[in-house]
Amino acid sequence: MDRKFPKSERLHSRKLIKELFDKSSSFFLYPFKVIFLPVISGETNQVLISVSKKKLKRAVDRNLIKRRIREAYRHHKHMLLVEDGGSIKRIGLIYVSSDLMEYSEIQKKLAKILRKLTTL
RNA sequence: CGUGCAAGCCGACCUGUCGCUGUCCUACUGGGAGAGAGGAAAGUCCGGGCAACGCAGAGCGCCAUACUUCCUAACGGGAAGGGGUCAUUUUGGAAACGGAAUGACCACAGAUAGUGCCACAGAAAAUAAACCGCCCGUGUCCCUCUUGAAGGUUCGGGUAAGGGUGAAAUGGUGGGGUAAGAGCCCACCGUCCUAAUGGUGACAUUGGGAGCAGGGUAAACCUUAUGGGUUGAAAGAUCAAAUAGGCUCCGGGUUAAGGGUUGCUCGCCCGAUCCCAAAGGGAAACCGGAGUGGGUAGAUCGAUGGAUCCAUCCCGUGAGGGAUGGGCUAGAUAAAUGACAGGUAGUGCCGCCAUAGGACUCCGUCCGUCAGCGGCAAGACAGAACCCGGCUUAUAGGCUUGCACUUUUU
RNA sequence: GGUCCGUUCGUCUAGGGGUUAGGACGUAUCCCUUUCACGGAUAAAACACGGGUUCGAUUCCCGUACGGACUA
Repeated sequence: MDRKFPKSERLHSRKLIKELFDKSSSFFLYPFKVIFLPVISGETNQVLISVSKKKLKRAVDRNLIKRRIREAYRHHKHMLLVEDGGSIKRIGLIYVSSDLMEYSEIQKKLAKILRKLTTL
């Protein structure tokens, strides 16, 4: 199973990020706000992870949460694989809680989110 | 051995699986090797490097600093020293006050350049000033045979000793002196001026002189001296796609585009620049192609080898400087250095076992400890963002050294 | 990353060396009313924290904590 998470699967272009925030749809699934945008052109799913400075003041905590989210996505991204010609998506995962969540919980929530995304 | 204080140092380690960011090798989109957060990376409080822009010279303004000497690339940082304040001990003295030792602290230039402010209380708060008091004189009252003493009181004056107020009241203590008092005079202390000596200097010591100038506040304005051009790496430099548009060249090209009327269509109306005398041609507009400059997305550099680290020696009281040898190991950019599992060591608590010892109601019970085993818990503060030198703040636990104290044993 | 500002009753704010720290809304009690509302009276309630300067600090200075704005 492919568990790599190279740069091409991360959303890093300033322009595409702006487009994502301007045009996307969104839903909440605590502790995440999920925004996504189906696109026609593109090679693979791209994901953006954001943890607000307003919610978590210390850089250490923000880094920790981002690492846990990244790890969870890396282990579950196969659920999003396009098999029947579904659309490629750009996804933004925005952490809105002020608490530090354990990895196991984040893992469960993220699996739910990915399942929901495949049905959309 | 324990506790406390001070200084310095460390900031648990190992393995496996799956990953992330650079580097190198091999290879062709795979594989391998090796590297990958801190003492504060933090706060952004100072200083410097670096970069762009600006810049004749001088003044004003603004900001910062403020005992001295030194260190340093520089600093508001540091070192050494000076002075002061406070506390303790001791000592001299009648006292005021002074000397010595130890410790702590000090943003420590100027209040005699000027301006402002000093609530309440108090007579008065800064050119001095008389509320009570003290003293003198004068008038008057009382008493008295009279003069007139003592006392009360009005007015005028002297007096800063005493009282009282206050954070602060115009040198202090003692003596002389006086109507009462007062540096009015004297001794000592303090202050100011001045000279000599010592010290690079802050300053110190000693001598001489002056009865004594004078409140606090500059973290109030200010004065003096010194320093500061402005903006920050998202600075700045290089390369540069697509699309649109600019310029140049080549080719085509004189066709009408457009506007009004109308719900819409047809129709109708308006409407065509310049040059050559004209037919016509040329230029411009327009269309197509090629080239080119700027420059957006993006990429690269800036950007990680440096006022560098370690060891030894030399110079210096010290901060630090020099020489020699050796080492180098994050470089990301919507931003890497992780997730999960297991183990080891140390710490704390609990239990078990064993035991030096102590207490008692001495077959026994309790306290307590070196070592061992098992279980549980915690593992701090905190994440590079161009780079350095400092400062400040946060920090579980551990180690080393020094000092002080307590207990036990000898 | 860089620059600048703020913190005062429960809330919004005034005050910039000496105040009983003022006002509005809210809260509590009393009066008015048959009752409620309105109105009236009274009361409680605050200078973010730690140092320093000063006789005296909410105010001035330094540090810390927290909050906010601008810049791209």
